[in-house]
Amino acid sequence: MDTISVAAARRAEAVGRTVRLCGWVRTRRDSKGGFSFIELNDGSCQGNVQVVAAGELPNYEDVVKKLKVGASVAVEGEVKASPAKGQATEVHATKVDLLGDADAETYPLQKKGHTYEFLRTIAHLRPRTNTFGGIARLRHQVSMSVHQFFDERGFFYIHTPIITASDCEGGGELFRVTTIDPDKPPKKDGRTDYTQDFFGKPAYLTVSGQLQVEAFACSLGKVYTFGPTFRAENSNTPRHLAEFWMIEPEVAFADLSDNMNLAEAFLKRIVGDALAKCDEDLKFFAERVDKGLFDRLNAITAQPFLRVSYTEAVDILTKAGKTWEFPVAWGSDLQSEHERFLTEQHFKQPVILYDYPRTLKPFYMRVNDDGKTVRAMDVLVPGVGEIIGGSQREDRLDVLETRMKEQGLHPEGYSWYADLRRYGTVPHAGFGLGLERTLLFLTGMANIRDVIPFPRTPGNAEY
RNA sequence: UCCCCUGUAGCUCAGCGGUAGAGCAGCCGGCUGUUAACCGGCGGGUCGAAGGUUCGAAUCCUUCCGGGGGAGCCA
Repeated sequence: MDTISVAAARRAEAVGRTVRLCGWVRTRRDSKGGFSFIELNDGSCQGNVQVVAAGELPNYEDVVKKLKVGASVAVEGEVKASPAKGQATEVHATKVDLLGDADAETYPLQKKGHTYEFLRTIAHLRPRTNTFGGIARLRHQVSMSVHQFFDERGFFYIHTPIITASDCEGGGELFRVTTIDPDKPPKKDGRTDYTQDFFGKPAYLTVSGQLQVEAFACSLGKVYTFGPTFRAENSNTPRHLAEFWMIEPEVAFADLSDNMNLAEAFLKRIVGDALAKCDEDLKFFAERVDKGLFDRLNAITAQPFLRVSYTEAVDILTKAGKTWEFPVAWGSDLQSEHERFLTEQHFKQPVILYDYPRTLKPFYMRVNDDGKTVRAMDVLVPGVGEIIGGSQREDRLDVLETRMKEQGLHPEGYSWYADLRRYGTVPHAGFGLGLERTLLFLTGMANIRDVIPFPRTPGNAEY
């Protein structure tokens, strides 16, 4: 007898097969006719399979009629076409084994809906719900799409380090990595002596693999990194995590226009794959979470992204006739309200903003000929705002070093990075995409803590 | 980190100076294939914590802790 998944058992092709199924009870309904319906889910898909358990089963009264939500069972039986509405198939059980009971008095999940806030307090059990099972499957699909997209285009997957001594952006809050005993640190001249630390100097969790992946772009041509990144910012918002996953491609011999083309194709591929392969889960999110989900996703694949320069965007915003909480002026950064207005109200579609003032962007972005702007780009999408940030990199050694000093960085700390310009420098470009922000966009979920298995945020590192 | 809102039964909430309530879940019973099944009954809470005001505090005040929304920063 084959053991098959719930997903397989729900397909019409399974009718006639005698199979074994294992999963968790979502609900049990006892019929007036002296038998029971068990909704079984094993996480393989959004839907449940309906198991019909006859009153004649030897353990019907003792076990079947006492099955609780959350109990794990193994079922053997024949898959048949369902005579009733609601499902294509059902399994007529010849055997129902209870694997693990779930005490109904204490099991926190009910048949009814729960708030996301409550489910966050039981993060180890929430993947058993429709919503979080669907998010996990979508997260998997997006990850696979990332690798397939780049592999098909000849990119190499580079494993950049998690522990690093360089601080990519020159600012930002970092998590320190140390083996020094915090209660009795070694001292030198009154300060902690990091020469005695594990790495012989201060080390941190990475905030980005960009600098290291650039080294591989400048040798293998087309590369990407995809891994966890860490920010110790004390930001409590529905869009920030202390630990999140980021995808960062980097391409040699590419300029900002190539970079925009890549970013657009990449987003279209991810959304297109999700639409094609996660239809059942997306329908669930469209029904329960975000009514406008399919319109929003289809808008990604349907048309080219608009490309608007920062200067044009500032012009649009100043002429919009709106009162902004933060004033709009050339040279100041665009705020959330401005980005959301552009993509959600003015253009009503994804838009790529580019050529930002040099004072607003990090040292590694290539300075344009006007001297005032850099070849930066941000991809804005309705519902989320900024989802991708990237740039063409500064490939001229002298300009790079000038920009480092401009931003108060010590070029000595980046000598290996400067070497990429010192020896055989090439134009190159890349971007970063936050996996969780992509999932917010794909599912319509409102809080980033609900699209990662175990969220890490200020004051919260449970599980 | 700042501003606003909020914390009452396992869950979702009502009560907002006079001594604790509903729906759902749970338990028991009923019901000729059910679809968040339905119908009847029962049990369940030191009202986030600590102080304070008051004859009396879930209710008013203070502080702290948790949660949510917005902002900053960003992905």
